Amino acid sequence: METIVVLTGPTAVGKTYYSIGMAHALNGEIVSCDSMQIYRGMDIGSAKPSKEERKGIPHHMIDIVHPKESFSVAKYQTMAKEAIGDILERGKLPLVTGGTGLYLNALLYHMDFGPIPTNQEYREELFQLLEEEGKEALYSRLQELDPASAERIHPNNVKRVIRALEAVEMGKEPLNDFSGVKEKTEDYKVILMGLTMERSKLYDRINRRVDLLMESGLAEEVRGLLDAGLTEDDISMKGIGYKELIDYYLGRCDLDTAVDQIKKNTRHYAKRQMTWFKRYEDLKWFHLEQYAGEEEALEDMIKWVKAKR
RNA sequence: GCCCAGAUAGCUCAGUAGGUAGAGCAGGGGACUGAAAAUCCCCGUGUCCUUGGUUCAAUUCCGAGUCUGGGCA
Repeated sequence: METIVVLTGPTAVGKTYYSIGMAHALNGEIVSCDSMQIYRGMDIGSAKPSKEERKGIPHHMIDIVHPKESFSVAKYQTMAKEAIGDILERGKLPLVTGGTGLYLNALLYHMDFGPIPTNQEYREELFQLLEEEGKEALYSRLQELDPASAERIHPNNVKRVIRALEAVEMGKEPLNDFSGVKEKTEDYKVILMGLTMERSKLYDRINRRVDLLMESGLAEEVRGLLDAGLTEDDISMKGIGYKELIDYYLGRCDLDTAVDQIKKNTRHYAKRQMTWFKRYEDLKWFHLEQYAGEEEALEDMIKWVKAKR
């Protein structure tokens, strides 16, 4: 079985630097695992590595979708697996890097998303029901049609309730229960690594990075996307950094408030990511504050991968 | 110097007709099947500024002090 390396960790922890360093040392190519970097034109806010930062290392799964288009885990799974297969075929090491937990699961586990795509018309019908009769009505409909899913989903989690209802409507049978044991993928052997640091230090880094993104022109990027016809209803614009600046441009708050919100939401996001990663039992954590410098940490990571292969 | 207002959770404040107190935010924990940077769930003990007094009982009422705002000189 072929081997892939996964490097994950919360936002702003420094994944980019280490991924590129490892790719260099291990003859690898990077497969991004990030739900925002897939969008073209959303560069600053998603902290995409620049051409210079990439140092000639090929990056896959970046800039693959127009921000008006809809995307999904299922699509990610298919495309990322293709990219990985291609890299392996060329005799190089795939280095999956990013912090989108669900996308990572789609690669790490045997997750068959099945033949149930989205159904926009039915979703709209359900939104109609939601507006007219409230989320209780949605939920009781799910209890009736798919009691097992209703058991798993909280009534307030409208988005999931709608998706489950959609599955019943489209598939005429309920979604599988994945909540129990997850089988690891048989496609490849995975070396799973995570970067972390003390929470307060990570939060400091996040706050500083948001200021840096603003200096790099995040506000102008958002302005440009709005001018290009994107709106707050586009899913791509619900990313952190984008939605808050839209509030500013729509006059709902001043710029300082928007920036503070970006920082806060990024901190919350990092926390949620950590919750997700804690579930991976075989993940090797690298605590970055324990190293004298970046080079030393990078060396240790490379050593670890070489020992594992 | 005088007058007024305030002092309660990390922050902003509410409240107790006297029986040691609770919201929002921040923060923490968790969930996660086609929107996932999304969406959702759970978590609140702190010298109620200090000190005298009244009282069975004071964070609450009264007096003094300290600090912070604002006003007048």
